[in-house]
Amino acid sequence: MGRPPCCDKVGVKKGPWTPEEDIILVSYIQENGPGNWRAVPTNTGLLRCSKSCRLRWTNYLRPGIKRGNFTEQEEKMIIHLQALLGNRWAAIASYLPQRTDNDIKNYWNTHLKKKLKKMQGEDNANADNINGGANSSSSSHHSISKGQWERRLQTDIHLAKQALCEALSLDKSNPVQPAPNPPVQTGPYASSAENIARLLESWVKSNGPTRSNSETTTTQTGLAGSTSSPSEATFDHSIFSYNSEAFSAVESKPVFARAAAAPPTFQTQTKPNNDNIAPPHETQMPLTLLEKWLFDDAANVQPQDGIMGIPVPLPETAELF
DNA sequence: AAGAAGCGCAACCGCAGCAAG
DNA sequence: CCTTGCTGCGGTTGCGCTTCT
Repeated sequence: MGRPPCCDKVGVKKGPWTPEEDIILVSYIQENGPGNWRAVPTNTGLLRCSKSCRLRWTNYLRPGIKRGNFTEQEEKMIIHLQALLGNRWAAIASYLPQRTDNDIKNYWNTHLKKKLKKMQGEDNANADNINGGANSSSSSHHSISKGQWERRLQTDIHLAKQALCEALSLDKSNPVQPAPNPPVQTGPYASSAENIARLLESWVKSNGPTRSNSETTTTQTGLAGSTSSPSEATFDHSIFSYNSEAFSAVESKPVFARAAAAPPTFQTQTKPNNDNIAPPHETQMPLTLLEKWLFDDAANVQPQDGIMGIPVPLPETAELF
């Protein structure tokens, strides 16, 4: 007999979160910080189980989340990290700032899997071309010699390092979103404010005179919309202008407004020990072994090497095995 | 224009790891 | 050292939206 579920199923709401619930949760976490999820439903009055609250926070409401529009860079990193780490999405997410494990997992399952399958199909046609896909390194190594597989793996590793390196150097050299489709934001909190602004915007719309959708669909579409939109360009305005209406409706306190005006508070409130979704550059987490050698090796990488055109494995990768 | 099929994403479920008692 | 409970993770599902016929 397994353990009972984390919450009794009676009286627990399921399904999409409403903006009202989101606001309550955000307000609560603003005051108390993330963690102690067990207490969240009781303290907030939310009819959700603790798991659901945590999931909603980490995958949607948490500061610093970027949604949709994966850049080519991120795509490559995911592919290579997946080749290295397997389906350890949380680990992969820790190398992709602003992305959640769920997002990466979804993107992998919906886009990259197919892409790699296609690439693998082309690969098979072209004999044993090396191209660093997860499938190519995991499923095909039965049919190739150990030496070939080793070289392939090393190439994968090198590619992953390079991708990471490039992504990180981009981050450092250009902290204000160098991505091709840069969302309008200025830092980790900004995207959270953006999320919340969107949330409030859609919520106000859905509750206002021009209401056009049901609550649940508003939550899904209004919040999930991640492509650049006019509301993003003016989100600074939105987040503040919608505050008063939002608060009056849910009896929220100024703490939420304070959050919007004081970006760093979220960072400092974050529990340092168990929020491993936060990217390495945001928290002062110790470097993992992998991270360490990724960074160590980064110094030796020739910048002009193309991502997809690495012919020779680096000698130092051999030390890893 | 309407229906069907496919796609993408948010959320749920169950298991595993870990820490506290 | 064992038990219990909480949190985190990965797999999976359900539903809304978009595209195709």
